Amino acid sequence: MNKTRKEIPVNTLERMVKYRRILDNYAADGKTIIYSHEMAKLAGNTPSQMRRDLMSCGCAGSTRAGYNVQEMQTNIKSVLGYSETKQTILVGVGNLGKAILSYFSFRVPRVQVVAAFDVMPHRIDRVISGTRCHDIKEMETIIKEQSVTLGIITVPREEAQALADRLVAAGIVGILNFAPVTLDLPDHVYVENMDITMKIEKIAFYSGEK
Amino acid sequence: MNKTRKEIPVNTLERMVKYRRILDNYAADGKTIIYSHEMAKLAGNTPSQMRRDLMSCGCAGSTRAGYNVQEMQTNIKSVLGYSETKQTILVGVGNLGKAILSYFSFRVPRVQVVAAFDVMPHRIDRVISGTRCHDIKEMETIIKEQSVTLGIITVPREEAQALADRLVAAGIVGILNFAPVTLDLPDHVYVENMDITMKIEKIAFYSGEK
DNA sequence: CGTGTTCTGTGAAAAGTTTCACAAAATGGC
DNA sequence: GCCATTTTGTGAAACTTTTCACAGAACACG
Ligand SMILES: NC(=O)c1ccc[n+]([C@@H]2O[C@H](COP(=O)([O-])OP(=O)(O)OC[C@H]3O[C@@H](n4cnc5c(N)ncnc54)[C@H](O)[C@@H]3O)[C@@H](O)[C@H]2O)c1
Ligand SMILES: NC(=O)c1ccc[n+]([C@@H]2O[C@H](COP(=O)([O-])OP(=O)(O)OC[C@H]3O[C@@H](n4cnc5c(N)ncnc54)[C@H](O)[C@@H]3O)[C@@H](O)[C@H]2O)c1
Repeated sequence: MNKTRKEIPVNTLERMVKYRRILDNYAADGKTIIYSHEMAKLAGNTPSQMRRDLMSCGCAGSTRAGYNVQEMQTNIKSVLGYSETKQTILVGVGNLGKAILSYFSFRVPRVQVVAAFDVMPHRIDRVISGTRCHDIKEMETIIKEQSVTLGIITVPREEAQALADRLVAAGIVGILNFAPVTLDLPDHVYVENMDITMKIEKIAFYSGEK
Repeated sequence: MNKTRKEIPVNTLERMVKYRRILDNYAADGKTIIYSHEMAKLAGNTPSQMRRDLMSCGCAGSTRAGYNVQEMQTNIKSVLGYSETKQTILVGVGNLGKAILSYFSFRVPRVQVVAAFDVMPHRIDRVISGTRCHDIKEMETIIKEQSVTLGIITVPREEAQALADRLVAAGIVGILNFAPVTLDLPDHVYVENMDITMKIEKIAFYSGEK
């Protein structure tokens, strides 16, 4: 889209989200400047990588005086696109869906979960952490009415692909998928999978080595 | 540790977990061979990458006849270390903790969640999806008695670092952390973070571009 | 039995990411 | 005002991962 976007390495972008969080906490303590090595400590990486990443988002520090916290916050939020909030829905208000609703309601400023959906009558019309769960039949209507562009999938594995197709047909262009399947979707849809199994098996593999 | 391990690229290892899942489903349909392009379709990547990955785990296909499913399953499980199960605990039986307990109880064969812990009296001594929640005071004892090596952290952000220190002191060497903080721990402990915020912001960033 | 087709295996190139190492800038102490 | 010290910014090297492209193996079919 804009020029800056294209140039930011994917890995840097991922870390940027972490940096935002770190700076928000850091600023809350009244601190106004920070050195690359201090920030690296907080982020669990190296000063060198910090400086590179900061360059990518247009943050300039000054020698000896480090980086200005507020300027960094502004730059990072601008790079991440904080001027625009994205309307989001969550489908599948089971164990995981409920947990995520409770989390998002107060944690992710840039992404707004406007509605949730389920098939089970006993879930429908309940409000979980501020988000109403609707009948899945109303999904397409609400997506259109509220200009929803992102979807979070927390339905059982077997239902995920069919649901994803429906989301895409309704205009969704970004999906966070918690079901353990590879979704097969058109190229214009951006998908990320949250694979808890993968992470825990990775830990099982690498832990106890060093 | 052993020779094979060192040589497997990290990204390949991550995908291996996915391949195991795919093959389990594929084999359940009675299929016994698969081509790299078929498997790539199921995994959402390229035939070329599939073949590379398969090489890393010692799977040899044969020209024209593709790969033997059973052999691949055996090899992948052996690479991932399925001969040995790891004892695991989960700390913080809140919304997310409960969701994860219900998931792990039947999904991840190689990792066994043997106990959960919480501070709140009303959580303690309840059994969630087959796993008992104990008083956090008993944690160190149970870790030792059951030879627990991995820990899953689902406590509030503020509690995470102190808890992680306690886990490490008790002998835990691998941690899956859901709290949105960078844990500062000794080098011998392998940590992975599950960052939902990061994923959703990444989607917000990249979606609607292509 | 030979020919065309469809696969795998893999060197080598390309692309992406991290780390190194050091010049240049800024600061504080003297 | 000058020197020692600390910190940034960045080319270039090192490393990692993905993709390309094609030789060679295996099979089907005539
Ligand atoms: N629980 C976890 O920690 C965890 C972790 C990783 C992945 N997952 C995956 O997340 C998904 C949900 O897990 P869960 O534990 O919350 O399961 P769950 O059974 O508690 O919840 C699933 C919910 O989806 C609803 N649902 C089913 N079909 C639907 C449809 N077509 N449209 C709308 N809603 C529908 C159900 O009514 C239910 O409320 C599963 O795919 C699971 O594999 C869960
Ligand atoms: N809910 C989500 O989808 C989600 C997503 C990403 C990250 N997280 C993170 O996961 C963590 C848990 O989230 P949640 O929504 O389940 O919160 P929650 O408040 O529902 O659960 C936290 C649980 O931890 C327990 N606890 C607190 N201090 C403890 C201690 N010292 N020892 C043992 N137990 C303790 C509490 O009693 C409670 O049961 C938080 O750090 C949150 O930021 C949650």
